[in-house]
Amino acid sequence: MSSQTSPQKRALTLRDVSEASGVSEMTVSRVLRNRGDVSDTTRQKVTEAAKRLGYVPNKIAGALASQRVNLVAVIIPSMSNMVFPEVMTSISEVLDETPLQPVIGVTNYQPDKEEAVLFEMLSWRPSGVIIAGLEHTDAARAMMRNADVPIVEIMDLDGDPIDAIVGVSQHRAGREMAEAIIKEGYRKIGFMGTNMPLDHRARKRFEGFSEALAKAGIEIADQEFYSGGSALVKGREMTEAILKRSPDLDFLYYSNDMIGAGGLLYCLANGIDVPGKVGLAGFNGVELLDGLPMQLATMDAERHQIGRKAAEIIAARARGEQIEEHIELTPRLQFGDTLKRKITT
Amino acid sequence: MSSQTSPQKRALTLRDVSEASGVSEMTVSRVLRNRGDVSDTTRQKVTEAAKRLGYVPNKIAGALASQRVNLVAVIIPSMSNMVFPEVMTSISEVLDETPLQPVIGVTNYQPDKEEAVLFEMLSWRPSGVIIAGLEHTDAARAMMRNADVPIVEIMDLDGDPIDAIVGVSQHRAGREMAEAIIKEGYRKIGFMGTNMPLDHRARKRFEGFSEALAKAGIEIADQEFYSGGSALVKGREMTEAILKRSPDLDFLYYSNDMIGAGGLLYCLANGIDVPGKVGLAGFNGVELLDGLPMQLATMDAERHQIGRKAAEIIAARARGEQIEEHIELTPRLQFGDTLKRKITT
DNA sequence: GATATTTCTGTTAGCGGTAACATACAGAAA
DNA sequence: TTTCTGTATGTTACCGCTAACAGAAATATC
Repeated sequence: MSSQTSPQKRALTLRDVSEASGVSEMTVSRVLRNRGDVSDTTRQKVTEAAKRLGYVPNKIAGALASQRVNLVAVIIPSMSNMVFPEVMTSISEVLDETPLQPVIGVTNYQPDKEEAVLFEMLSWRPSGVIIAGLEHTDAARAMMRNADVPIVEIMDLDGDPIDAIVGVSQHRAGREMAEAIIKEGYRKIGFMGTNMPLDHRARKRFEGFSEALAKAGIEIADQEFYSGGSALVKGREMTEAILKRSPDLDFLYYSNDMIGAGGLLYCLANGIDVPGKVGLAGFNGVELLDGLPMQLATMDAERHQIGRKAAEIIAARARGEQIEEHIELTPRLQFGDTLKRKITT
Repeated sequence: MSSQTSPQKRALTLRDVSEASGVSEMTVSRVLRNRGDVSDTTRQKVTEAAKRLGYVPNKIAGALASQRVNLVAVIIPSMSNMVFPEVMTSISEVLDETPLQPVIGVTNYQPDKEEAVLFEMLSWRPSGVIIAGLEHTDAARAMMRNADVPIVEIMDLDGDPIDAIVGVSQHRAGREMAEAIIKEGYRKIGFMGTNMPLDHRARKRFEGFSEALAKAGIEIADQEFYSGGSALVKGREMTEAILKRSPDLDFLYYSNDMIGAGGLLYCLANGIDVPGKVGLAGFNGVELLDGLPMQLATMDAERHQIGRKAAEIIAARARGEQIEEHIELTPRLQFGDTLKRKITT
């Protein structure tokens, strides 16, 4: 039995439940939302009727009337890069403890798509917006400023936030990696990364990286860029290409772990001594690395923390509380097995 | 300048745009939705005013009035398993060409969470529901039947659909893999998979697999199950364990590619002859495999097709059209380098 | 027993849009 | 000129729910 009924055409409304249980619509509404005082007997009658009819409240009407929407817009560049599903997972974990619910929008790294997605999202009047990055079109920025909801920009830290911000300094991450590499004695350094001018975080890491090298009087000796395709394959191919072209390289820095893993597998398969002849490092600290034959050096981008904190900021504001809203997280360098010149036992 | 204005408290409404442009709210509404005849002059006045004020329409009100919501609920078990983000990507690609927009809900493989997410989603009165799997609680099933929107169950095919369905027979996938393995002459077969009784698709593959073996008079010689953690690591660990325990195994079947990849890397690192001494196979056809030193045998689960077709069914129904709504896709067996007893040149 | 207080339930008026219909006015056809 | 047609705009009545207030019934207080 449960909520099965004869095929209806018109969707059920409060009125139907109201009639079925013999009380006013308002009382039904109160029972269903657990709001206000309702006697136990009425409460039971109503609950029973709602269940029997299979009533599903209409949040559209509810939201319009109450001017409250329990949705949080989360705007990310991509789903294929595991980093973002992971951030999403953390956001969901936090919001699961609240009445709020995340809604995902994907921009494919395109500023105008981002603007469109944002417009669409804001037109649902969400309780908050979590958006990746600090670079947006003027119009997008204006929309967010006018929207009068909490905006949390995540992942990045190098720039002016509109409102709240949680992230790591990509610039600094690049710099620190460069410093560690130099310190280990590597000097002929190659770089591999994506060909996406719109991946601002990768770009900033690269800038930080090359600036730190420059400060030590070192220049990037060779580089390769890719776009599209399987990152693991691309990492393999680029590594082969760059090592053929510049056999004297002693370090390879990859802008993400996936191509780094491809490079690592290439080196291992071809008997290249890692990290003796060539050192390797990636970025992101993806779980996948744990399963490789050798632990790739990387830098944890703290994406779980980022997701958590961002969601907590939105949740706090929704409750009318105020918490720290400008959070700098520190990426941790993990040396793994591929970033140490002299092998220490 | 663009849409910048002095800090407002009350959000803008049609009335504001109407007053700013000197026409009725209705006309503004028509301009903004591109509906009905409006003269070019008014159209321009309105567009200009809306932009200048930074007006963002309220879809909540719009949806309530028009009884139309351009959202499609997509309910998946997890975001960590790359399969689902990939399905999502395909769904988005198709819906991008329509006025529809996907909204994601994640169930963590929990039936009651699924029920809750579904209830929440349906209360927004979406234009359609795409949901993974055929196993749902009675209440969830009843809700979907009563909802009067297109429901597309995806991924799986073995069971009774509520409405439309797009997927592959997991049972058959398992069976065909078993048959291929037997045909290649392998006889002592080990199985590794997740420990999740609620991952019905993995379970069905396993059932199909062992039934086909049984038909050939073969029994699974040994098995290992895992839960949680990095799949790549688990694949490595389980492979080590199973081979230590049962050194005479000549084939390892993994319920997903990620643990399969871990197993492959283990074998390669330990000088185990693949596929001579031991053959390997996984399931899903994830892109990652292309980057490994050796191509793991697998079966493409057609998740891009699944996403596309499901989205197309919803889109067609939204337009009032009717297309094929019971779609069986055929997983293709890819032998790769790890499923052939006698190496052929 | 009269009045104050609490507990419960109902009534009214929107929330911000849109469907459907009504109206005004121009030019075309008769 | 009259009537018809089409284009361009406005008016009205909701969509389904909830905030805010009002009222009735039950209980407490003196």
